[in-house]
Amino acid sequence: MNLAPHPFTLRQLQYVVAVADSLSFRKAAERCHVSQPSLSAQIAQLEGVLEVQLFERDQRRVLLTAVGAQLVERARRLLVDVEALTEAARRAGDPLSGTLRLGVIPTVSPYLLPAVTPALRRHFPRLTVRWLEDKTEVLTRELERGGLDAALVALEADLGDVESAVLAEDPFFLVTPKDHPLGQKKGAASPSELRGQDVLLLDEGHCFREQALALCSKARAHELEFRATSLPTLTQMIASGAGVTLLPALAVATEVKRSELRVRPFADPAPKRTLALIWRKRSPFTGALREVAGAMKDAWPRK
Amino acid sequence: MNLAPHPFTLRQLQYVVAVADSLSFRKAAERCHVSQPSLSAQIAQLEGVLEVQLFERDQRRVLLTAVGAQLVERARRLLVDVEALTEAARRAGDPLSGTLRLGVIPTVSPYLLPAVTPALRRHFPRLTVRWLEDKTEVLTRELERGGLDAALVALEADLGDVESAVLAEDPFFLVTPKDHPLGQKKGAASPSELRGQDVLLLDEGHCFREQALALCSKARAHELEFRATSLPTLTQMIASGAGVTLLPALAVATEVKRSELRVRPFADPAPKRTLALIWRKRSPFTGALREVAGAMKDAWPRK
DNA sequence: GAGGTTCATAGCCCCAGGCTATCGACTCCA
DNA sequence: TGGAGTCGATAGCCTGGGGCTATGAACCTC
Repeated sequence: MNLAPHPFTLRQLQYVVAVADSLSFRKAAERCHVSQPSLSAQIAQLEGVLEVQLFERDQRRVLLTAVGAQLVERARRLLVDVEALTEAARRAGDPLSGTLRLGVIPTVSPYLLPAVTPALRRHFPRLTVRWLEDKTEVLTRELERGGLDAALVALEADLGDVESAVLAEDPFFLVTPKDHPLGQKKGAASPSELRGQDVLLLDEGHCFREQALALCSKARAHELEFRATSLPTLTQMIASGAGVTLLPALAVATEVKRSELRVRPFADPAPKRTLALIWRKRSPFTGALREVAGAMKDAWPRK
Repeated sequence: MNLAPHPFTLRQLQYVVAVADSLSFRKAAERCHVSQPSLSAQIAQLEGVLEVQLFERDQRRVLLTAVGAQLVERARRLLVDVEALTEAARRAGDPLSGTLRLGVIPTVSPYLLPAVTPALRRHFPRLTVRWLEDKTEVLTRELERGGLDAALVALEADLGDVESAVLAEDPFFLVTPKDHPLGQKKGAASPSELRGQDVLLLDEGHCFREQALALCSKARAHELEFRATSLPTLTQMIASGAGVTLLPALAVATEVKRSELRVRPFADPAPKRTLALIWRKRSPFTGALREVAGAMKDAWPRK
């Protein structure tokens, strides 16, 4: 890309087009809302820098030269493009229109999006959301890089210096096979029950794994060697007797439809994660994102 | 076409592109050869008029917003177009390149172009000539309108206020069937020989017809009722005994190859036409056209 | 030849956009 | 922990480009 300052002005092009249209400097000046000398000067200057005579003129008439005609055509198209650019930018200026690039973690995405997507469409009809599902670390990196405008993550993870709006508390549940000793117990569960148990957790990198793992190691539970790649497979494996696990409330309704599983809440203070929308401080979308977060909160799936 | 002054500058677009490339105001300013505050100000101003934040910036980093990225893409293409326009105009600025729109009358065109066209191509390799063949009246009108840059006509016709460069004198010849009384005479012809003769002339509107007609009516010749639409058909008709006619020297070599015709020059002062290149006074091509005329003169077919 | 065109020229004025200097925030390193 | 270095933003000044009015020169019309 050439860096040298451009030798002419958009306004000069406008003047040229106006003169070509009316074949009169006077009329063209009038239509451009400038004085005729100003317009003359600009045309002359353009002809000067291009070293081309665009119009052939004497006291009574103005004619387009062949070069002039060619340049006018190009100028016309160019001005239309400029117009389009302006318009596009202006319309995109409304932050609740255009495209918002949102990240979301995999332990939230499948349970939340079915409820939230239509709500957003309803609230912000001019807004298009592009979702990126990935683990927190990737999301925060993309956010930092500017590849994302915001992300939906758990505040308990390591997020760096961001602004956030809390969407919901998401308490954890103890999930066991129905015939498992822990599944037999009545009432709320306590973390201490996990002591010595075989616990199945998610793969590395999931923030939910980190939280669950913290709980388990405090309770001296025993993590199984193999790990699940997603909550559906995790649930599946528990159902087939692999051990016990934790599930966030958000996932419970969807995952635990089969009667072989027993789901018990934890006694207060229940372990939980805090789901929030986060974005860069100084993001130009701060205002819009607060609104979006509000809409998400309202649309949050109630258990 | 919108007449309102454009809200931004090509330079501002350049700045935006430069910042987007380097993701640094400082470096962008350097590459644009301006101070960083000047560049900052221009960017801020552009963001102001568009009511859009293009870059997200703090003290250590600069990020493109989604809107910004979109605008930068458009701006890039636009700047390329501007570059192309400049280049096209500059190259067209060399009057001996690009396209020259030339008119030529029908009684010249078929005899001259075969010789002149290659010569022009040789002399001015960057020049493309677009020929328009028509009668003088049409050509002068087009010249006046600006549809033609120059025309090759006979100066004896009514041409209006133009500048010209004479290319050649084109004397007239008396053409008769070989067995015609006038074809039997020896030596140069005299207009007075035409008295009472049946003369065949071209159709209305040809300047050559007007000249020949003037000669004939002065000599009290008798014009035949039917008229030829071109010099080839005219010659053809004379050969088949329709009467006598005049031909300009330029046409003689081509048209009179058959032995049934006798061609006699006129005694001094021989009637003639003066062929010249004409163009509008104040034409931007005046210089180039003189050169073109020179080349045409040199390439003129010698009898 | 007077009056009304047209575009060009002259001369004035003002602000847009340039500059330097500096601030304020942050990073990095000793 | 403090000092040096980097970043973009701000402040304040200066200049020239592009605006204006008034006028000139050439041409048309009546």
